[in-house]
Amino acid sequence: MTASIPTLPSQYDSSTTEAKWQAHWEENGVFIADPDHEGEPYCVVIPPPNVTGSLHMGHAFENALIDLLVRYHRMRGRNTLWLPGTDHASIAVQTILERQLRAENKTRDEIGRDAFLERAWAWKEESGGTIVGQLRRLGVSVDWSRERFTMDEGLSQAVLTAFGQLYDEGLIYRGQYMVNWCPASQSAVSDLEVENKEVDGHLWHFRYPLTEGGGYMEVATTRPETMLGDTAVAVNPTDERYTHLIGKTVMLPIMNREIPIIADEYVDASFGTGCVKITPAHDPNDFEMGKRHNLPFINIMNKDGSLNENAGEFQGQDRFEARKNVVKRMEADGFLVKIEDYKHAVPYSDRGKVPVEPLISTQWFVKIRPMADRALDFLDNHHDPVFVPERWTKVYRDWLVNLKDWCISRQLWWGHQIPAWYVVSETNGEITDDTPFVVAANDAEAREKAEAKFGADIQLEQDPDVLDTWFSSGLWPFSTMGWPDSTKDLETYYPTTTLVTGFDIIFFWVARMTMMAGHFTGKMPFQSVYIHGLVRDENNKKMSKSANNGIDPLVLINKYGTDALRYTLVREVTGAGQDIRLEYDRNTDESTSVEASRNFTNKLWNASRFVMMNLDGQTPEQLGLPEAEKLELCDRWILSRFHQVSRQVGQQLDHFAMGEAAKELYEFTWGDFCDWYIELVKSRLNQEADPESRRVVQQTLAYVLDGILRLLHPFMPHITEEVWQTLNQVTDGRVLALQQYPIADEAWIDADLEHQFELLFGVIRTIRKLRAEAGVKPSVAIATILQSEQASERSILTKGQAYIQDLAKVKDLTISETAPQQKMFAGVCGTVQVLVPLEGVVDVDALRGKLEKDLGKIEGEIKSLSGRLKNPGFVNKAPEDVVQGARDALAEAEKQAQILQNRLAQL
RNA sequence: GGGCGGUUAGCUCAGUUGGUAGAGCGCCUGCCUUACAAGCAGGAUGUCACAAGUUCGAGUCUUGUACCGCCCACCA
Repeated sequence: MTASIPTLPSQYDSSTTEAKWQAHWEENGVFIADPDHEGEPYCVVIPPPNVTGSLHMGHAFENALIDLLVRYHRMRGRNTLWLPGTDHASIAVQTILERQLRAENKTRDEIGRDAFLERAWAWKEESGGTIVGQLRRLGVSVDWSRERFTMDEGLSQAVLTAFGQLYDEGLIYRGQYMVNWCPASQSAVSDLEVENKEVDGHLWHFRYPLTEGGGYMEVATTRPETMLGDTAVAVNPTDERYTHLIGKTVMLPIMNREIPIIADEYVDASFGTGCVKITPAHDPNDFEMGKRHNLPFINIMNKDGSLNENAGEFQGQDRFEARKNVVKRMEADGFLVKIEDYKHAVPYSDRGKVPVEPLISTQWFVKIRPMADRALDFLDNHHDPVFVPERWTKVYRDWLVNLKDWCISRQLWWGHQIPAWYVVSETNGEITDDTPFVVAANDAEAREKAEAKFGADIQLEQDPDVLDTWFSSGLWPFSTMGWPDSTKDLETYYPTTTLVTGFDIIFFWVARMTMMAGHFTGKMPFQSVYIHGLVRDENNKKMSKSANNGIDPLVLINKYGTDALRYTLVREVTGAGQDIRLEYDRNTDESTSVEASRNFTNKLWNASRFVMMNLDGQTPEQLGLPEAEKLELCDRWILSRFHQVSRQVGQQLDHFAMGEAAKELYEFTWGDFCDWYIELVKSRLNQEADPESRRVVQQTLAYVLDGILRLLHPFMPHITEEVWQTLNQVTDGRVLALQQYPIADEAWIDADLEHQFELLFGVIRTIRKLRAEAGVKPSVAIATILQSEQASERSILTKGQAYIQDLAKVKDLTISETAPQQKMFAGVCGTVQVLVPLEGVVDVDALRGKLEKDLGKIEGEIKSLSGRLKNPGFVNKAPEDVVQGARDALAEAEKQAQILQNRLAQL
């Protein structure tokens, strides 16, 4: 067979190459998991992106990290599954849809639930499609055959089962409590969806007149409008200023309601006047106090944040409008004492971006303590799951410890409708707080259950509300694998191996998954949780929609390629869990850091081209491994380096040190392989070169390049696949993605040899430096004398003399024990004196300056080292090898100084 | 009010168990040396935020301070 030489185009085209392999992997089902596959299972479920539009840089970062881990373990032979999917994101999507409706001058009530949901599903199809397309462009090695959506049939079934079971166990209850009400989305939200913002507000001081005997109680508030719903004034029971008033009453201004003065430990006598107005229906503390003291709960607010009929003349006004008007009226009536500027925290709705209103309403809750305690038990007694970096364990734990019941009902339409049916015929066709209900998986079952209790002649209505999104995402690691059915996937891949996610989502999602999984599966859903930081913009600002400072991953992918972007993001994560900053120029859409990675892909590309041009059409397999005894020094050196790097990269990836591994591979590929090895062997690749030596080089080049491609594949999957396919001239459908990851062969690692090469490289650099300083043209070969008193060094130099001649462009190389006494350019590398005789061109003054500068440096070093060695504390207490190291360094420095002094003396 | 990160070259960041500071980008000089100018060779650059302590020795450990950032928190 005539060998056709495989070639690569001179320019790497990321876009066609990436698309080609993405399609190839998918069409050939390369990443489809098989529970019967050999190997220990390795499983990751994707943190499902919200179907709220498109992916952002954070997704690119997260999925680059996951794909790196997944591809690495797959190549290590694990039975791998990465399960993809998306999340319905109830509030977020509903907010988008309602904004669209508003633009059309419509409301959701006008179009009705069915039409609204139709639009929602259409949106989901579009956005979900976009996201899935973007994930494909990131080149993620997911199993698309197992793609899930939190509202698909299977997952909905899981939600029903989970809800039903929790209800039956008494862990879900319905009741009237104070919740965080978001007037913008007109829904309850959980504590987590509330964000406290520090605002410059005011503290209004009011006077409430005592009903008897004249005089006033002075109270202060940050929300004056709530006074309309006051039903008491409270003082601390030990506050002597007021003890005589406890049990008396004040007349609430405006409303002219007589309300009691009560005593409660909660009140801090040292704050303000020590009197607190109590609005049980509109403040969480007052709510508790109201229950303790049996106070009336007067709700003054509508669901949209306007005041209701209990607010008298202020009815119909928006809460902030009413605030102004109440103050005005209080002032007019002479009850306003003063207004202070006051900085305080105001709870804002995460989604609605407006202040939440504490409101009493009937909602569904999960009784959280049993589930949280179970998760805590796993953590405390089994160290499960393991957080990386470890410090997040405490964050996770503290939150579980302080967790309160979880409000899971949302007054929205997009989401899992609560599987509770009210027997409305019992309460005049309406759903009230007292309407009896049944929890069931569907209409039929509900009817059956209800009829058993209330007879056949009943009317049922399903709860209109939906569940908090996180209720279904909490089931994600097992619902996606078929739970509640027992499936082969569950049996094989559950619990999953690692969860990779951001710290911002530990409470929302990670903790919910551990609680749900602990409860329903009796296991923690993953062994480890790798927490990454945020991707920040070029100004170190958090990227957000509102700040409009997002950097679109696709822009950078189009410009530099997916591999380059991914590599940039990964190599930045050295400090695990730290936020990373992405360089970006908004005018040109350029990123210097991604460009650096793109340059690296290009370097790899061209090095591969060079190697392939010199293999005479043979593949690594055809060439085989070189025979050990035929290897030359530099061949052994690169093989030693290769195995050393393979070992380190493997260890780093096993410990989530992805950034360090990326850097290690960068240095090895660019530095050791391209800058040194390829340059060292170029002369042996000539057609005139010794055929046997040439073949050994071909074998070594092919072997190491093949290994580099494997090592780099999880980091840069597309370019490595492309090159590997070409290098190996694949025709049988093999893919690099399924090849074995290099495992270090310790026998090849030769620290002594690597050390020898450091000396050779040092000498080469010194000669190059002298040439540059002397202004010798790169094309001109020069004579060079290397002098060392140490036989061992001379031996190394002799063995490497061809390398020195090649890479330093030296024509006459002399290696000697003594140095000739004449004017020459001189430099020192270790204890090797490097001499370049260039009598004609030597600029004596420049040379003297240079030598004096070098000498100055060395003398500083000698001073520091000898000072240390004269210190008895150091010599007596420091470990022997450290002391010896200092002695060696001093000897070398003294030797260098002596050489330089000699040279100076000769000028 | 509690807790957690960070502060190292002009910029972005590394720095393993304490042994005397590094990489990329940028900058300066010289090179189109037939893999690569998205490249090659060479060069310059640091009171490691500040202070005290432990130690023979601190970027690294301890304590405190300052500044930046994040998380949690029911004082009206």
